[in-house]
Amino acid sequence: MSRRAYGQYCGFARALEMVGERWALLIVRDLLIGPRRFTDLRRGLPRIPTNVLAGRLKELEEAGIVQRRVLARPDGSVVYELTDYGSELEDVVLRLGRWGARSLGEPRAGEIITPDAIRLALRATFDPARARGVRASYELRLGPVIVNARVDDGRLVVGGGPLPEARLVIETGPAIRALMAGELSPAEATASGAVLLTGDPHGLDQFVELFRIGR
Amino acid sequence: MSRRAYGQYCGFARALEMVGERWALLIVRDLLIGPRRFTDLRRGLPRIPTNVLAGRLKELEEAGIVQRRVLARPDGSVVYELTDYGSELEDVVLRLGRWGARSLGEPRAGEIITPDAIRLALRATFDPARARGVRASYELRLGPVIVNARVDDGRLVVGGGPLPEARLVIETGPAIRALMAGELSPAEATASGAVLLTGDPHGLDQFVELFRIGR
DNA sequence: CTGGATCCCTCACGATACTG
DNA sequence: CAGTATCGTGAGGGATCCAG
Repeated sequence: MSRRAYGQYCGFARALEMVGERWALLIVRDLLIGPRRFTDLRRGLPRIPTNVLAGRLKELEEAGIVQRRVLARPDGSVVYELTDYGSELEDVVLRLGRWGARSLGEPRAGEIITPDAIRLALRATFDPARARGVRASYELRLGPVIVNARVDDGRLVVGGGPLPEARLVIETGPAIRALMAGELSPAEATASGAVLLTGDPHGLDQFVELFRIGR
Repeated sequence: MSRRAYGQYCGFARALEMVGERWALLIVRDLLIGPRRFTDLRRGLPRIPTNVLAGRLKELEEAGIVQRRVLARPDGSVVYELTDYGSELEDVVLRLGRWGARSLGEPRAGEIITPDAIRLALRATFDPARARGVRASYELRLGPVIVNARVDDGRLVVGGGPLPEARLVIETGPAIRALMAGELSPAEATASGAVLLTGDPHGLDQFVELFRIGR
């Protein structure tokens, strides 16, 4: 019996054997945003050793969770993307992310924020029910990381980079967590300078309605 | 920065830091069934080293997922149980279990089946919508493991051990997976002797309607 | 008997250098 | 860009031991 095997005939144990190894689900997290090249994944997971990344990708591929695809010429580069089976982890990842966000607290020394993590967090915290009949668009800037979100009647599309036509630009830092957790009111956040808004000054109230942690 | 930290300010990464270590979620799986003593957990996870079990329990306790409780005299023994926060992992565990069950295949050499794993699997595969208006009770025997399930109008209660008043006793082995996955029909299963029924011979059809893997 | 602690050994992971 | 090669370290595997 292999070292990593748990020795139980159990669907849950089998799941952990497939995606329970260190870094595996973080790779899946980034691939949930879209296909990524090896180097993209490295950028999104700066602390992963490259041999571990290579190993995980191979294992995930063997398990039918990830597929390797060589792009058409002339670039001919390689991308990794989730299979249908792998994509079915989305709900688990979003739920675990919501659950873990409640223990986030303040950032620890050296912790970084990546675009893919933010994009996933927006999807995880989005409340479709509260977005009924709502149209909104945001550009979110967390230090050097810029992502955008468009909300249209219960649907959410999250993208990377700026969104020139966004109705509201939210420029902030880790205070975003307290804001989304309801520990910090939009009014306090803007008054203290923890959040800088460009656009509709009341747009932030709607934002925290649509995207919330653990309430 | 600690070795296990992923270095990302991300709810999902934080979740993995709390429950992503080897064995951690399997401990949670068993505790989802109910409070367990150290020795109960060992029995349910026969391959876990005791130092790892002790370490995980301590970490889970520090993370606010598990609490240690000393029972009243005279036994004065210790039980571990999930906190409310830990219990909120139930949905994630059930979903991951359903997802992994689709890759179960046939049992590998040496793989065991534990009562807690079966009880969780029944909860994971139960379809409340199909159980509307249904009353049923089962005793399920998988080798030496005996569990029971009572279904009452969309609700499910799973217990350990025999259920004398069960309407149907299902005695089988790993064929249960193919049965619940729809790869083996109840008729075939009984005809081949892969499943032995005591009670209503058509009860198995209802069972596979109520508990199903990946369809 | 329960609830661990201690030991040793091995291998997976971490860090980094290097290559087609 | 997309990995492979190398090497050190520490967590996990496994057995044993011990206190209450």
